[in-house]
Amino acid sequence: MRYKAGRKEATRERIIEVASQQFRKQGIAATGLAGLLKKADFTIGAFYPHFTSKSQLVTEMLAEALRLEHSKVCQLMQAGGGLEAAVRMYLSSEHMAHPEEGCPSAAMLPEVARQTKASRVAYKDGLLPFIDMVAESLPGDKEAAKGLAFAIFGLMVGSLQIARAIPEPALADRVLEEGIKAAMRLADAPESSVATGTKKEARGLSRRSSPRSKSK
Amino acid sequence: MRYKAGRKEATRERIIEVASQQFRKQGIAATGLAGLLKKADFTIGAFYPHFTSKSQLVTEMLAEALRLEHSKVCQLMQAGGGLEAAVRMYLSSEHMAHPEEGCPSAAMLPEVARQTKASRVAYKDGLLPFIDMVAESLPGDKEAAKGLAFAIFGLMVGSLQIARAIPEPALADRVLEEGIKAAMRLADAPESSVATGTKKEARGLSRRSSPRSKSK
Amino acid sequence: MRYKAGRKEATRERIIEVASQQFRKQGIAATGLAGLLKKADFTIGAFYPHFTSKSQLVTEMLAEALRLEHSKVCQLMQAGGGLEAAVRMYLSSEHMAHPEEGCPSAAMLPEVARQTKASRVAYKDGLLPFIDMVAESLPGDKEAAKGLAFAIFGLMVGSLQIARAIPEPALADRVLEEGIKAAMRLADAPESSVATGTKKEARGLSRRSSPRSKSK
Amino acid sequence: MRYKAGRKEATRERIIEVASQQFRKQGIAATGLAGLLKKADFTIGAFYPHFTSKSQLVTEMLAEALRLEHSKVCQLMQAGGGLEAAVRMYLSSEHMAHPEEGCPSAAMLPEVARQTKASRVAYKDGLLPFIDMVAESLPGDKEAAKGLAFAIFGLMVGSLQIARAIPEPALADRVLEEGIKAAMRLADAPESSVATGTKKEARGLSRRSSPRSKSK
DNA sequence: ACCGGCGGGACGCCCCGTTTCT
DNA sequence: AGAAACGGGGCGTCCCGCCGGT
Repeated sequence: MRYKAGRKEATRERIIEVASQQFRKQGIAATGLAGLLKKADFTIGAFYPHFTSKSQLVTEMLAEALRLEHSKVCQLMQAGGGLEAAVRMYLSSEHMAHPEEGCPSAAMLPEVARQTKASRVAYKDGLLPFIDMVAESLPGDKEAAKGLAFAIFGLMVGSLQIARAIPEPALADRVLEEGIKAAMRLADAPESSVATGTKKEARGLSRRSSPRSKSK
Repeated sequence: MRYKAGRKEATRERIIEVASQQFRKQGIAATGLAGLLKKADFTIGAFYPHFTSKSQLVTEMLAEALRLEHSKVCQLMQAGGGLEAAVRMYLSSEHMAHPEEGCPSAAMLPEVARQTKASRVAYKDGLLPFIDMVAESLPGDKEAAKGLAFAIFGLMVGSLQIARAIPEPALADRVLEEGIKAAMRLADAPESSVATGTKKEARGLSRRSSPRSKSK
Repeated sequence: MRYKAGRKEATRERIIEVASQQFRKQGIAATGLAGLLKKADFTIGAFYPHFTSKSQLVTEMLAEALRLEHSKVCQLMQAGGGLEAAVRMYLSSEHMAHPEEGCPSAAMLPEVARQTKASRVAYKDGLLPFIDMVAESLPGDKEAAKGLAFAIFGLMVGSLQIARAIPEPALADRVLEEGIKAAMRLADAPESSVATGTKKEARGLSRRSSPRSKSK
Repeated sequence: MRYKAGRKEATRERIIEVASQQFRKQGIAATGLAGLLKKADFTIGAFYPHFTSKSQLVTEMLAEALRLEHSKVCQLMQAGGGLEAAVRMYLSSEHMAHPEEGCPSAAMLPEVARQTKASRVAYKDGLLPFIDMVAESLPGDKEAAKGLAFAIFGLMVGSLQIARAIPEPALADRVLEEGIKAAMRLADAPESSVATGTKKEARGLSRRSSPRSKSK
C-alpha cells in the first residue's frame, strides 16, 4: 500500500477526536464539517473516505467520547478517591468551564436524543459500562446499585448543565455544590435507608459522610 | 394601536409559542426561522416586525417557556399531589415522549449554555421562581431547601434527558423510575439527617407523600 | 382636511430630501426605503401615500436634486466668480469628500442610466437648464457654447468620480487639480482656438486665467 | 494541482469574466451572486472555493477589467490610430450602447468609490498604467502629460456616462461628439497652446482635428 | 486508496419593496 | 400615516458527491 500502515486509522482517529471536542463545545447541529476538518488540519476531502455521513461521525464520536470519559472516571475512582472523587471532579468549576473536554452527556444529551437510532444505540452502549462501573462502587444488590447509579449520573448531568447555563458564577457554583452534596447523600444511603439502614459502605464514598448516615 | 387591538401581540405570542415547541423538539440551532414561521401560518416577513433577530426570539421564548412550565408544575403541586406528583409527572413516559410540550430545561439546556448572555439571563430569571416554588415544598430552612431543590431539579432534568436518549424503551423507563425514587429520597431525607435527625416530613413528599397534604 | 394644509407637501419634500442624500451617499440600489424613511423620522407607512414605488421616488428625487444643484451653481457664478469659481468648487476636496451634498451626476450617473425611462427623462430635463446656464458663460455661438458646456461638465463629473474612487489622497487631489486646469483651458480657448484665435473672453472665466498661458 | 491543470483557473476566470459583464451592466450592488453564477453556468457552490466574499470578487474583477480595457485601448492606439482613434472608439455609440463590454470606469466609478479599500486600491493600480499609456501619446514633459491624461480620461468617462443616462439618442450622440472634440482639443493643444502655438503634433492626434471644428 | 478540493444546490438569517389593514 | 405581513432575494455556509493526483 502507498501509505504508511496505520495512517488511515490515525486520520480517522484525529477526525473523531476533533469532532468530539467541537461537538461538545458548539453542539452537533451548529458544527460544520468543513470547519471541523480544518481544525484537524485536513480538508473535507479527508472526511468521506472515513465516514459516509455526518451522522455516522456522530455515532462513532459518541462511542469514542464515552469510552474516554469512562476510562477517565475509572482511573480517578481507582486512584483511591472512590465515587466521591469522581463526583467532585464532575461537578467542579473546571469541568463546568470546559465542556469540550468534559462529559459528552452533559454537553450533548438533548441533541443525542434527536440523532439517528444508530447514534443513540452507540450512546446507550457507551453509557452502560460506565453506569456499571459506578454501580460497583455502590452498596446494595447489583440491580439496585445500577438503578442508583443511573440516578446519581442523572443528577450530575443535570446539575452540570444547569450550572453551565447560569450566567452568574456564584449561583452556578452553588448549583455544583448542592449537586455534590445530593449525589453523596444518594450514594451513601441507598434505597434501604429506612428498612435496613445497615449496609451502606459505598465503597469509596462515605468517608466524609460515613459517621452520620442520617437514617438513624 | 393601528391594527385591531391585540393583533400584534397575538402574532408575537403565536410565534413564540411555535418557537418554543420547535426549539424543544428539534433544537435551537437546528430550527430555521422560515420553517418555524410557516408552522405558525406566517411567512418570514412576519418575523422581523416582532423580533430583531433569532437570538432575541430565543431569549423571549425561554422566558415564556419557563413561565409556562412553572405554572404547570405549580398547578400540579397545588392540586394536592405535592412534590411527588410533580416528580412523577416530570419523569413520566408521556413527558419523555413529548419534549415539544415538556420542560425547556430538559430539552435545551446545553444549547441554552451556548446562547447570548441575555438569553442565559432570561433562563436564570425564569428558573429561580420555579426553584423557589419547589423549595417551599421541602423541609429545612429556606436556603437549604433551595439548594436541595436545585439538586432535585438537576436530577430530574438529567434523568429525563438520559431516558430520552436511550433507544430501548424498557431501559428508558427504568431510568425514569430510578429518577423518581432518588428524587423522593432526596426530598424525604434532607441534609438535616444528622443535625436534627427529627421531623423531616418533606411537606408533601415523604414516604410516598403519605398522610398529609402539604401545599400551603 | 385633517392635516394642516401643506403638511402632506412637507412630508413629501422631506422624503425626497433625505432620499437625495442617501442615494448619493450609498447608491440607489444599495439604499433601502425603510432606512431612508427612518432617517426622515417616518416609517414606511409614510411612503406609499406619496409615491407609488421606489422608482418614482428616484425620478422625483433626480428632478429635485438637479434643481438644487443648478441653483447652487447658479448662485455661485452670479456671485461674481463666474465659471471658474464653479469649477473650482466642483473639483474641490470638500465636494469630493461629501457626495451626499454634492452633484447628483457625479454620485449616481451610471445608476441613473439603469433607471426607468421616466427617471432618465427627469435627469435630462434637470440637466439641460444647468448646461444652458453654463453655456451662457461661455463664448461663441449658442450651440457651440452648449456643446462645450457638455464637455466641460463631463470633464468635471468624470474627474470628481475618479478622485473619489482613488484611495490615495495626494493622487486624488492631483486629479482634481488637473481637472480644473483642463476645464479652464476648454472654457478659455473654445473651438476657435486655431481658426479665429480672437475673442474668447469666456464671460466669467478667464479673469484669473486670462493673461496667462502660464507656460510661456 | 489536482484537477486537470488549469481547470480551477478556468472556472475562476470565467466567474470573473461574467462578473465584470454583469457588474458593468447592472451595477455591483444590484447584481446577485446567484444570478451571476448561473449566467456562468455554475451554481453558487462554485463561488466560495474561489472567493471569500463578493467584495473580493469585486476587487479581482476590477483588476482584471481594467487590465483588459487597458490592453484593448493599447492595441487600438498602437494599430495606428493614436489617441484620437481611442477617443473616437471610447465616445462611440457602440461603446455607449454596450456598457457590459465597455470601460469599467464609465460603468461603475461611483460604486467603486463605495467599495472596500482593497477594491479601490485595485482600481487605482489598474488605472495608473492606463493613464501612463495615454500620457505617452501626449506632448510635453512626462508629469504634465500624465496630468493631462487624467483630465482627458475624466472627460471621456463623464461624457460617456452622461450620454448613457440621456434617453434621447440624438442628444446623447451630441454629447459624445462634443466630448470627442474637447478631448482632441485638450490633447492637441496642451497648456502651451498659445505660447508656442506651433508644435502640437500630439503624436497621432491633431491631423484630422487641426484645421477646424469638424463636427458635422 | 487517501486525501484535496471543486462544485451542486438547499437552506441559514436577514432585509427588501410592496400591499393591506387600521 | 403607521405598522404588520408577504414573499422573494441578498450573501454566506451547509452537507455531500465526485474527480483526480499522489
